[in-house]
Amino acid sequence: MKVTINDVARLAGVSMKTVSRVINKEPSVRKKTYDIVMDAVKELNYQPNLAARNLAGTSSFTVGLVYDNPNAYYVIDMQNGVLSRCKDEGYELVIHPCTYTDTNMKDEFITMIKRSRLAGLVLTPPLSEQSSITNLLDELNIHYVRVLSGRPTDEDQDTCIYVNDYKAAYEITTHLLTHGHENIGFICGDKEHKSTSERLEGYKAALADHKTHFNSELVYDGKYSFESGVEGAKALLGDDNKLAITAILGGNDEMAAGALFASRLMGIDIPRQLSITGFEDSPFSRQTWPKLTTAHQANDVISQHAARLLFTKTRGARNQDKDIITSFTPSIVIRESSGPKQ
Amino acid sequence: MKVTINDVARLAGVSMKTVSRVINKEPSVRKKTYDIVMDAVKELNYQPNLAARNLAGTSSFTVGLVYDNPNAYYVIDMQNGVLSRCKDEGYELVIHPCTYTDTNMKDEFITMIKRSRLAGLVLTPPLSEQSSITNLLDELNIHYVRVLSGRPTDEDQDTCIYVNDYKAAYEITTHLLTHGHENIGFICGDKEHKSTSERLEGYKAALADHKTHFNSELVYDGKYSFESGVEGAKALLGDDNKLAITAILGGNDEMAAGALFASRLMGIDIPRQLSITGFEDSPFSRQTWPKLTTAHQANDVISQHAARLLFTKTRGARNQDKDIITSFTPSIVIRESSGPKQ
DNA sequence: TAGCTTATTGACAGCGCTGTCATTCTAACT
DNA sequence: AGTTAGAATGACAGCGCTGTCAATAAGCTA
Repeated sequence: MKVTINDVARLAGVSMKTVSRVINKEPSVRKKTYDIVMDAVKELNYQPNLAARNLAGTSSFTVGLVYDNPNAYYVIDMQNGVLSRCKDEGYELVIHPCTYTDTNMKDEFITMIKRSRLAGLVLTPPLSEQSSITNLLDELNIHYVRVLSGRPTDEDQDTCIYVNDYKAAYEITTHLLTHGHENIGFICGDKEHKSTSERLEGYKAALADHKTHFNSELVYDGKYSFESGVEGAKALLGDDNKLAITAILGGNDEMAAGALFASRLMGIDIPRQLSITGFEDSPFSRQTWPKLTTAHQANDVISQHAARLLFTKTRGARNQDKDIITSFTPSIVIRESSGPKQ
Repeated sequence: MKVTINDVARLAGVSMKTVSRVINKEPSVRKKTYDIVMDAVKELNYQPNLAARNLAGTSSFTVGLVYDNPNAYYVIDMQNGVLSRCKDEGYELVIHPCTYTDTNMKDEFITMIKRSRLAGLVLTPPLSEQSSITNLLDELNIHYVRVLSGRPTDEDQDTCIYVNDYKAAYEITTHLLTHGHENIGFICGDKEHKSTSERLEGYKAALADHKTHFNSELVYDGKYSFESGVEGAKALLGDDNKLAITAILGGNDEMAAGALFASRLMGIDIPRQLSITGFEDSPFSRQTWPKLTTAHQANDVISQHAARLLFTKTRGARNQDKDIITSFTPSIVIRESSGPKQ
């Protein structure tokens, strides 16, 4: 039942250490030896014991995923992406949901690290935006990869995965503009989140490029929640729509769903009288009627690449993974909630 | 930086083994010794190394959470519940999302077990209902605790946590009946899920107890999805509501939200013309307008107790936890989507 | 107080693996 | 063939802890 490295070594007729070299893909193993060992590994269905590897080695086979995000869909996607990569590479994942406060964060991280030495952490927004956290991790000397909303920069190429919300918002706004909309409302998410400003900037840039005047009255400060989408639509469309809004860009699907809901209650026909778009392509966007035009954000793919980036960092020079994408731009998915201005 | 059991032993002036006894709460340690050791533990902020414990000991400090459930809210809640308990007890959690098929399941479990020996698994519905899985685990000799929809039985008290959907459905149906509703539609979830039949049984029992005729035409077979809630409402209320339905019981919040949405599209006033209720009290139920009356299911608490039950099993006789609840009944939360029959 | 039982503690091996360093083999040279 | 650099392999210690079993201390009886 329990197969150890020794069993494999015996079957392959080599030393334990050579088996170790093979499973760790270390250089200096003859092709023939490699094959013999791999055959033995397969025959015995050998799985290296993680506890032993973590204990014996200098590097660890455990990665952590840290998040402080109320969006269950997002979290699950991120988990699944990292997890799929971990499985492939023989790593184990420790998830760490938390509530960000400077004080407890440090202790929690330290406890986490002491209990199981970590290969590194994947940080997701909004935690990844906190410099106090990255400083702390630098201080504790822990590898990490950050998933961030933003435009890629030259620095940080090896520690950040960027989600180009700016560009996506630019494109979704352009989609509306080319359909003849001019007064486009924008419902913002939390001001503290980087994605909010990125999306807003993209919206503004699109307006500017299409010589459309930016009107700050058309921007509503929401909270990335369904409720705030409802409020936003009410605020923007109130007073008999005196702002003459014909389209609303929701900062995320949840708010767009709220806006859509509120609009329908007001008797507005979507998309004939009003186009509404979301952001993220979460299940929310498919649970409205009509379904939301949105920007598809492949969170599982993004987090897979985050994991890959982390692995290359921790493995040093050997086993480099060259195909890592460090910048993603959500792609527009046009559904029934948006259309030409009538 | 790195504190080991030896450092604690040295500071406390005892042997390594005595420290081990203290942190494992083994009997036969003098109170005074215990205190001295604990002081040293605290002074050094010692955290036992999980890899070493897992490697050296016969029991393991890793538990797995296995699920095949598309509901992100549910999964997150379950994770958080188990996780909070793991933290307290010094266990580590390995999450294992999967897609149930007889063939791959076995291999995946075996790989999982070989990589890191497990203290046990927490199984959630619908996987927990598959006897092929429990058989497999029995065969592999792995401890497990199942979270199940159902009424508690005498057997399985030590391996199952029951969620009494029957009773909750009974109560929610009674709520509608006492408000004067007689023709109450029911939108079922997946037929394969135990919760579906439990909820349907509860609905039927309530009707019977209130001397209301059960009409199978009022039952629609859905899929626990928003979409199927939409379809369900259309089917039940179609043809000018010839069935004279005044209330619809959704098998879960997602379907209830779909039904609510569809009803509004048909121009039906909720709750005046039609009461709609959900099940689970997921965020869905608060993202509709009006908000859904539903049955609150405390998934995080449920999964906490599942973890506790698993721990007592694996720890054998010592450290028994007597306050474990093995049966939960979701409690009705009355919101605005239901009201008296007009 | 001796003599016994039982409670408490410690010494030590070893869990399954990796890092270090020594050894052996290979191949490309004189 | 003899030499030698470098590639390929192996022997062995030890990661931090727990299980086993032996040693000691404490508590009890007569």
